[in-house]
Amino acid sequence: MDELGERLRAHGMRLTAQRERVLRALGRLGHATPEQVIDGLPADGGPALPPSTVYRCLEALQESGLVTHTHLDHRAPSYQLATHDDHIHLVCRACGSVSQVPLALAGPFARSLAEATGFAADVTHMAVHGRCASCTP
Amino acid sequence: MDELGERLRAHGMRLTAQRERVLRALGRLGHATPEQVIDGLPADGGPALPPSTVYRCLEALQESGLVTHTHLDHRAPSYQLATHDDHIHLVCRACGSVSQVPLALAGPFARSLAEATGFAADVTHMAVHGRCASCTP
DNA sequence: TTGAATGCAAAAAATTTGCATATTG
DNA sequence: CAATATGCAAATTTTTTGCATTCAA
Repeated sequence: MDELGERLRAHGMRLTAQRERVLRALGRLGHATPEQVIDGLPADGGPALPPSTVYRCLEALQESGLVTHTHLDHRAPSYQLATHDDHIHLVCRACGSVSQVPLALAGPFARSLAEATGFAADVTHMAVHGRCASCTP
Repeated sequence: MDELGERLRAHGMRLTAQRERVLRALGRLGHATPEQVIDGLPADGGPALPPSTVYRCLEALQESGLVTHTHLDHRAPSYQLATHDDHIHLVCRACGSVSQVPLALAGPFARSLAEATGFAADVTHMAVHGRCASCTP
């Protein structure tokens, strides 16, 4: 259960209360931009964290592999728990909703990329924009 | 040839020298963030444009369908000519190179998304991150 | 002529940095 | 105890806004 600490220490980092809180916030939010994390943090009853700490936490967590990010938003990256990283994000351009489909759906695509060009795709990191079913005319 | 003007006017917009220059800059650059456009513009011999103009030009061009954007960068969007929009971008995490593969490669993937969830994917907008062949160990 | 677009300057957002202090291992 | 993180304030960087002026149609 203390895999968190392990993971961080393996990268010469330390487990701090703030990093745990950021992690939990991501758990609650699913995926969130740095701003959304900053705003969403106090929901756990704790005090707000300064932006610099949140930015640094996210970077540290990502570096140690506990967190990943995608680009749901057109600007800021959206972070999520690495453990939630088993699906692909579909972002609807019309209603803004973000849905998810199993990673497996992209398997053949990733394979054809590898065959065609030797590129090893991280399909997890990929956000697919378009129109969701309910927004399709 | 004056399809540019047409396109813009169809959206109640006008064809200006600045918009043409931004368009040409994108032609030269392939794909570029707003900052890169700002920096790259004077290469045509003309004067620099203020950031506000560049941002507004990009938005207008995008709205009229002449330009699209993807997320090659982890922050700012990268704009490109809509006419160059016939391929998928592969971004190498290691060396930063951006390569392109034919849209067709994503056809089956898009179809399976549509079947599975009714989501109409704009594969064009999609940037795939990972490791290119020369950076794969 | 007239509404749309530009240029400039200033404001607002978003992200990063420096450094003294607090904390983890 | 030593090294890493935090908190805070300030500096950057990026993007947006207001408005008088210019320009396309």
